Amino acid sequence: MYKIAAVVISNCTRKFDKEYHYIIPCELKDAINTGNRVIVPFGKGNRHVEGYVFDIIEKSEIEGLKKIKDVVDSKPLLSSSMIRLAKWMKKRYICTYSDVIKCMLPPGISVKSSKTVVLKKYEENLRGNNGKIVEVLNSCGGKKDYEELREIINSRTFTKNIKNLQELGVVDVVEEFTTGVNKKYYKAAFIIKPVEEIIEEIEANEIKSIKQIRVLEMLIENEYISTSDIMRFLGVSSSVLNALKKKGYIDYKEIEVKRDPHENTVFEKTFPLEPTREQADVLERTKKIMDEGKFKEILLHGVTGSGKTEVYLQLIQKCIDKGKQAIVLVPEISLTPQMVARFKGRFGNDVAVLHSRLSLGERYDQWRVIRDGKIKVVVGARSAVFAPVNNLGLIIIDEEHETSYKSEINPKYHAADVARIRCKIENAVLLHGSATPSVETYYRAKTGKIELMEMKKRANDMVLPKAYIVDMRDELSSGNRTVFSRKLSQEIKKNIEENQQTIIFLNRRGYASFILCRNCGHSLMCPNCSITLTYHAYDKRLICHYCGYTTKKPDACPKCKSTYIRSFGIGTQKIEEEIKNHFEGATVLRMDMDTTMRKNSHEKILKTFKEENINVMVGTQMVAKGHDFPNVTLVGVIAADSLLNTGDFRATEKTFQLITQVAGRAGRGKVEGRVVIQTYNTENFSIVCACNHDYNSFYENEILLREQLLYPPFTNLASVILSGTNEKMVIDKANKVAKKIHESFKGMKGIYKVLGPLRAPLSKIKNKYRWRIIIKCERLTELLEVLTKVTDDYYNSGRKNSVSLSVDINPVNML
DNA sequence: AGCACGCCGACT
DNA sequence: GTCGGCGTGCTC
Repeated sequence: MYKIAAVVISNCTRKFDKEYHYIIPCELKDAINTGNRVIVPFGKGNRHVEGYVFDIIEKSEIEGLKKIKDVVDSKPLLSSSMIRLAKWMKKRYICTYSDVIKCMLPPGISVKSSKTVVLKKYEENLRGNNGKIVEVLNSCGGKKDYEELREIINSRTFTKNIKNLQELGVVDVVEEFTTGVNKKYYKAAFIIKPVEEIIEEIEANEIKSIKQIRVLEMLIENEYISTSDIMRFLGVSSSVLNALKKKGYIDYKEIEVKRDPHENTVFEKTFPLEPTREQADVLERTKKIMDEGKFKEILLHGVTGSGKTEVYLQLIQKCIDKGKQAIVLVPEISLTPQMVARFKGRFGNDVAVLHSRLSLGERYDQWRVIRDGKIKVVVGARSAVFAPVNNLGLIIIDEEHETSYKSEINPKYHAADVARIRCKIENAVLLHGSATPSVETYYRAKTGKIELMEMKKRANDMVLPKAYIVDMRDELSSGNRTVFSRKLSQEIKKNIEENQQTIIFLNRRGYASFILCRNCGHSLMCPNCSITLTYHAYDKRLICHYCGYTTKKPDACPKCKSTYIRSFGIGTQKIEEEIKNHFEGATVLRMDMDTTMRKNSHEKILKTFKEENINVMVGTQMVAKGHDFPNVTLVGVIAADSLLNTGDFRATEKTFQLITQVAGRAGRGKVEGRVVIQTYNTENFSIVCACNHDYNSFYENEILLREQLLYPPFTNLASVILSGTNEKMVIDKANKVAKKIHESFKGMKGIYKVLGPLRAPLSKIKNKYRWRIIIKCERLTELLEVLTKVTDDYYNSGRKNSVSLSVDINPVNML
């Protein structure tokens, strides 16, 4: 008897996203297993599509099953645990199987079918389209690509005509499947015109397209860049590149993909350090848990500098000794060579590092090496949680509180949630690590769902830095109108004199520099999105950080024509300038989005700062993360409260975490560190607690507020966003969806609340109006049930939707 | 989505 | 007879 395969179809909309049964033909019996990729006939036209075998069953209730056409790969691409995880994710994140599978597999492996129409015998007296098709085929040598031919004929009856001609024996259709990955080359662009000439042309305004200018600028800085990287970084399409090629500025070249991005780097071998008492305690307890071989979740709460990484390294060693593999998740931003070196130094070639700058080919290679079991440790950002290790023993999530673990695109998963389920399925241990755990995670630890382990001392016995809060209102009333308080100014001066280093941290979010007319108060907004444009001084341009719209800074206010128009708010550049003015002869480095755009520049800045003993480094968020500079003894926080009034219920938590983390950069060497925190909210408990290094008080305070206001972890939140170009229709749909949500909640037992629809905080992005409905719901199962019902209903009603619906369950960013 | 089917009016 | 427009229904 034939066996039946349950197949999930790639790239399908949620309307028919489910398992379909297919007969496994005799000749493919041995080649097809669960997790294999197959080609199946699908739909009325039996067009060939790619699918994944999710299950193999004995018989099916469904009649008229079709046969699997072919199998694509020799080995399954998905393990049975990954299939279980995929099923869970589809339910939990209300997304399609395709969305999930895309996370699990390297990009670019999907099969592409190309069909060619071949003329078998020339027939003259055919009328209409049939005749046209034969003529075209005849005129180009009896062969033509199916899609190209369709375009030439441009008729709705094209498929019918081809079928007709096939029956008459006039033409044949040959189908070929290719997967585009194995290529070890990638297409790179490079400049062929003298750079000086190009610069001249740009300055003389001879190149009109800003996109083309951006591409050229990027290529002037870097010799070769892969075309896909250019398109991704600058958000331009290939047509921009092609236009430049046509005009003779650039050309393409096939460049070989380097197999191992660290092939030429030699990593100094490191050996396990003697653990401190606290580390030893954590290690012993965790190792005992690992020996049980069952799922268990641990939170390692260790203050900054307590040596969490060393604990990770030794636990991974334990995992390897047991013959299992480990996955380490780190925030994208801390995937620095420093970090890589620590893992490579300890585990050598047993480590695979997955980071966002790998090319498609490199990604595919890494994926295969991991799947084939040649790797013991995988280090990577969020998506590494899907690394195809076969014998998982341990997942570590470093800096657990980081928001980058939450995906903002479909599936909108949180790596910690996925890791938890994956560990459950594969009987592995999950370890969260942070100096400032998220309130949700700490709550789970407090209520016994996670085992809590603490490290309260710094590994080198140094005390935590001494922190001062400076009230900026006092500064202002005493006539100090500069960016720096007297205290901070004095401390910086002292540090420069004593040849010690300083980090100045500026929270840019909420303080981005925008252009404001001092005469009429008009601020320059993006024409496509409802946000102010950010001013970039280095090229005197205004940029929208959402859609990439850029424009030259105008000389006069577009509203009142006043020329008294200038940038407002403090930027890192401004602070850099101020330091240079204030402290003569001081060396300053700046690290922010602008200066770290280029490949490796992030590392270069850090290296320069450390090795050249630069006096001051000014930076945004990215200076707060896990770097270790022994000579930094002073940290200044410019506007500690800038995050507080952003309208996000997590604002206090974010403020606390950020200040604690940035303060943790001070005093990691032999000299005690100092932290100066400038704020207008000296009483805010998140600032006070961060200043006192008092996580517990912060938590107790915050958890009470969360409970009173019904926020996570006491409830589940969902944000439902309707967006479209026609605001009336968006509002109309939003009201309908809200109504449906209310209806669906009827009969549910838990507490719930539906807010809105209201105009979303970012009410317009890329010319699409956005309206939002917020749901608070005590029980996750009920929330999911309602949202599944609502989305299914939404996609099943009506043919075309000019308004799109997006659901985010427990979003981390409420803006 | 992508295709088929059905119905209708238009053109040749 | 054939084409194109439009609506509807289904995908193992």
